[in-house]
Amino acid sequence: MGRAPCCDKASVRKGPWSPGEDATLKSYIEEHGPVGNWIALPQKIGEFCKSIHMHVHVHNRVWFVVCGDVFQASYSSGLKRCGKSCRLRWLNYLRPNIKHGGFSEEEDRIICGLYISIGSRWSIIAAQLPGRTDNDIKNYWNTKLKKKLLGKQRNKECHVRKDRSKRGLTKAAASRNEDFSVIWETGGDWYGLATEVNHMPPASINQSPNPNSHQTSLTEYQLRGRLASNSNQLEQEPAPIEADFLHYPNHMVPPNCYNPIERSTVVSCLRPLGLSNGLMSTRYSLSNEDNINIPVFAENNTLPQISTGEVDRRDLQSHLFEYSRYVGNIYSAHEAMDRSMCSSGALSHGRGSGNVWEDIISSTSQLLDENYGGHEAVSSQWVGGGRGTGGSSFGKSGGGAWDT
DNA sequence: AAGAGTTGCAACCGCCGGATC
DNA sequence: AGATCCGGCGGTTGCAACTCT
Repeated sequence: MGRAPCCDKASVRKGPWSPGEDATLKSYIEEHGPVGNWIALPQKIGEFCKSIHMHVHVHNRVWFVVCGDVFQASYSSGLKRCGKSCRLRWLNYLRPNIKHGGFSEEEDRIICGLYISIGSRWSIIAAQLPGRTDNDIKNYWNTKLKKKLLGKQRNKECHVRKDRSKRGLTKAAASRNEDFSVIWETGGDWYGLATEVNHMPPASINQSPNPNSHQTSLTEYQLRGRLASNSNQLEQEPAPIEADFLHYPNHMVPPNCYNPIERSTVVSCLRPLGLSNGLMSTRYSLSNEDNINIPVFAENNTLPQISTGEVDRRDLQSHLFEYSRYVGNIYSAHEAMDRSMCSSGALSHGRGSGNVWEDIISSTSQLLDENYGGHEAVSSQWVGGGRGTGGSSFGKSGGGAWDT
């Protein structure tokens, strides 16, 4: 049995939105606040339009005034649009503070970094870029950024193809994605690739972010952590990720951790909040294909906490990111994270319109302070520090509190 | 100048999963 | 428990604008 359509396709308008439709939708939402039910919205808008008193009669037609502009009142029986279409129009175009086009290099870097980490999870990527919509980022990636990356990668193709033929691999067998088969095979060089896109020497990535811009420092930190940790490997054979996790004795190790998605989806062992000695060493992958392990903290929905032992900041970051991804699968993007973080009871942060990462990081820093002391070293590195080539760890920087 | 090809982006489509009935 | 509703998401399409020949 097929799904009932969300609206009567025959009676709804399709195609580009007119200024009048935009004004109608915008004024309704501005007047009535967040939309509870998008499907019912067009009809409600009809009622709203009927109630507008600013009607003007010109040339035997009824017009109405919204925000100082005059539009033909052709929506007296409701906006003749599908509710989903209204939602999309609002989210992607009409809602306040939307930015279109003109992506900065910083944004490029963030998109590349996150794409590398999580793939085409556009809504999550968009959540890290205030004012950007998932649709915009998706379009930008598909039309520009991907080509930019591929262009940078072209020089490497010959080398990789030669190598591939040496090893007797067919293209189909070697590729998980036709476009990116070459990049896949460059292994850990994705990070270098993202760096190259911006003509940015690896050294500069380690500079301290602007302390006056929390948002910037945050996103810079996110990427710096990733980029910097790999940028020094550009000339090296990518190291197996197992090397990062040797100190966790009971984990499961995915069979192949060489490609970037696997690298980023394998996370460190963590224990549920509140268990002082409940070290449950485990590792898991959150990619759909792998499903190697279910995170131990998923059931009780608590914020994961650093386990004992040495925990590299990159591991923590990676973990938090994957957690967000995991929770995003259960609920939806950052609302879900919000819900799960708050439900732990250990975090009392107010959210407002804040950035998810901002919350996670500040909350985590706070948590670390409260539970482990050594907060100065930890939080200062966490918020602002670039990850040095030596792989400084919480364990080392945080003092004895981090040791088992 | 005009037709063909390319690009950019808004909008649509169908699927998924949680919520509700 | 199962059907249905609905929001959200990622992939794809259509088309206007632009560039090339």
